[in-house]
Amino acid sequence: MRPETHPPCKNCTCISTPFRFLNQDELAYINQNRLEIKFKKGENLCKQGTPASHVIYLRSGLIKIISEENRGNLVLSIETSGYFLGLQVLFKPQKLPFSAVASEDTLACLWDMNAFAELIKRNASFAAGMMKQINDDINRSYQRIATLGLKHVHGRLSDLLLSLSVHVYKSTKFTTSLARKDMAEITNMSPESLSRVLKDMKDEKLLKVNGKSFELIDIKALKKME
Amino acid sequence: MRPETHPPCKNCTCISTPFRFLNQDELAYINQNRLEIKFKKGENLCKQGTPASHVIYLRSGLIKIISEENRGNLVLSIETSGYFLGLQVLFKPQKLPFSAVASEDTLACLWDMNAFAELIKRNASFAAGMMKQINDDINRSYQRIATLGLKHVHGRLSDLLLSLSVHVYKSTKFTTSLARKDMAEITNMSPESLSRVLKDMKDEKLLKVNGKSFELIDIKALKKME
DNA sequence: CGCGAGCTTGACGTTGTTCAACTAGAGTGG
DNA sequence: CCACTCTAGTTGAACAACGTCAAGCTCGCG
Repeated sequence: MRPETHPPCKNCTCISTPFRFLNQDELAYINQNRLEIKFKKGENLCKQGTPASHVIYLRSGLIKIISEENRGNLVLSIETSGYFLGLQVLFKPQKLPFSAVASEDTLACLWDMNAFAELIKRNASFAAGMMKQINDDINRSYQRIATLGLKHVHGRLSDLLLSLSVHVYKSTKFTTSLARKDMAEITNMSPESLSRVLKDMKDEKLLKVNGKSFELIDIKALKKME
Repeated sequence: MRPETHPPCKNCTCISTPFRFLNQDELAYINQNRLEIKFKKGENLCKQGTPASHVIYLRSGLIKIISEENRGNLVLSIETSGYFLGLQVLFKPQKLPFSAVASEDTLACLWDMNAFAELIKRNASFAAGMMKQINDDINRSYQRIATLGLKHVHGRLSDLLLSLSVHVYKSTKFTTSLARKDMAEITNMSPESLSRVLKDMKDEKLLKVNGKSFELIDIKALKKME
């Protein structure tokens, strides 16, 4: 990872986020405690077991948040531009309970976590805005628990493809940087199963696949998959 | 459910929570917007699909937060005294994405959600304290995703029993009000599997079971179950 | 004493994993 | 430019884990 030149917070596009509640002084304060870093594909943005040091805002790219356990790794969520990584551990001084890894080259702003927490304790509107962000996280994570618990491989893969289409690539036709192994980890199945399920869906003409290029055809059917 | 007589917020035991950051005026304000309700076992505290109206603090009892989907219900988490229900949807005016049901008779305080949100926007320390509560939620829900995704039935049941022992009943020996069916839903397995796994654990002398009374014997082995 | 709900047990089927073999494509070096 | 290798992806067969279905058990309660 390497530092970049960058505009200060007050001129940044992420000003559309809860940062809009900050006044000039507060913006200057948080800007002083900011780094801009480019993570290359495969690099860790943070590592499970280490203390949390920064809140990380994703300006572009794609990351996965993973839980590293004895039995193997599991992807908790995938996130793209506009995401604040690390809010989950604000005011919890313990070691990070997850790692984050760049799945594509990713451009990010890092703020010192203590400075960030300080602002939250000073500016309640900012705090409320950040709380909304966290609440997005928790609701998506509830959704994920339900998906993992209730759906079979076909449904889980449908969910992933739809989510990539809607939230990440914003088109029914997209080329992903995710490997089959990544997609298998996200959907919690073996790469072999993933391959077979993808073939099933191709045979049933629900989508077209060519390597890492996808085109979702029968969205309705995909949404109904269990 | 029926209203109870109760002490005002400023004299309440839950003053040990982020409420300690509120001044007398703020305490009076939130107390005006408070109800105390007793939910009987089986009653809904809130219902998926309806708008969220209150933040609910559990004073005693046991509840399950569930996701109701076409394929069936899945327990997202179980919670006991000290829990704030509804923080997850603060500043998100949509319909509730989950239901909550009392698994035991449960005594709770309900605050009007708008009043609660108002306080958060006024008092940043209070906001930060509530953020910490939400962060507990999200981290436990990450933990749950990992458990559901990576562990087999034996590991999932171990996790539940340990969690009941440590967080709910605070003893290695406890009698639960949960039916086998409840425990099966929480651990995402069939009641039949639950029964079999419990028998395995009994045979291996990891615990003693007698109806709804449990005694955990070999905690170390239970923690290592996969 | 008999009934019924909740729980347990056994037999069997389904789902998905594992392991191993095979294939296709992307570098690499002669 | 062609072998050579390496990795990612696919396919098939055997196997394990778990759910389903049906039957039996137990215990509290009328």
